[in-house]
Amino acid sequence: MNISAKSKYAVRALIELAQQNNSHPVPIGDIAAKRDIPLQFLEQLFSSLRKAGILNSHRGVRGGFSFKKLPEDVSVLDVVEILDGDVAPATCTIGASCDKSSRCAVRDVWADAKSSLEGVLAAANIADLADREIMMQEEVKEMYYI
Amino acid sequence: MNISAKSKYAVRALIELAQQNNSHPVPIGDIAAKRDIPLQFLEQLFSSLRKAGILNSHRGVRGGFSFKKLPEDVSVLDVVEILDGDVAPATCTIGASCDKSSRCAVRDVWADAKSSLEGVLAAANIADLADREIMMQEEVKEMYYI
DNA sequence: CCGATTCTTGACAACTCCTATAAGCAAGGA
DNA sequence: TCCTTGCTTATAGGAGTTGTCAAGAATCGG
Repeated sequence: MNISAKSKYAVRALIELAQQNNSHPVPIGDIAAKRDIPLQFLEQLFSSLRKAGILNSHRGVRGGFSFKKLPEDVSVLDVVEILDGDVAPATCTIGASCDKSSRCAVRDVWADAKSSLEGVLAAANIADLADREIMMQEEVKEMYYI
Repeated sequence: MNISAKSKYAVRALIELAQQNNSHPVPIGDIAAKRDIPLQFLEQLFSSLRKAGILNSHRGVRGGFSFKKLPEDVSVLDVVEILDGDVAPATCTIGASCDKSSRCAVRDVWADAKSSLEGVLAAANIADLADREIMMQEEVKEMYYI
């Protein structure tokens, strides 16, 4: 399974939401505009994230989305798995020979690759990324001042 | 970029070729039949592997393919990169905000994921996999004898 | 209650990529 | 010359991704 644009959009949107965390909901339109993400596409993604228990939503005037889980408890892996499914590079259902001949040595390689990928993605959480993004932007500002 | 069926077919085919290494070329039809891979599809894959310098080919009667590089010098990463391209989960050309706003914190995550994946795939070579497959099959045979 | 705002949902269309097939050509050996 | 085998290109079907459209439901302020 691939890491698609869905996950990339969603992570960026969640970072934006984490940075705007003013204790009141943020309309999805604001996030879409600020991060240049197709609005109605992002609606689908946030809907999935809400069903998965990561976000809260409130309808009506001054409604919007807010975090249900703490941003530091939401990893990139969570987002990817919700939107793109399992990150396994190979669901080992390739051919008949993989089914009948007991064991396939290559399967272990794909399994290792999966574990390794999961480890990296699980280590990155939204709160950290939001902080790091701000730090990066401040570095750039300083460069201009000097 | 995803790890597609192409790479999986190719790795299995290379393992088969390594196991049949009788110093003379092996016809691609034999490999396709033994590993249950569509013949004309495998032809395309082996053609790419030949151009990449991994295989040698000989046409005509008693022709076929043989390794140009040693099987132990061919990693799974080599095969995947030849057939599927870069294993990067994200070519960071997503949206305008990634281009204009200097640096994107998420990009580091995708970069880490890529390195990690490359490490795992580079550690696995065809010769090892061929040996391990044979060992696995012998284990199964022993189980039946007991 | 009314209307504006915002999320909710389902359908669907355009597009790209993957997988596989077809057909004909090239080369080498008997 | 003929058969075997690899080589190349074109193409088609299918699946998945990406994005859009449209109607609807909930909530809030007035």
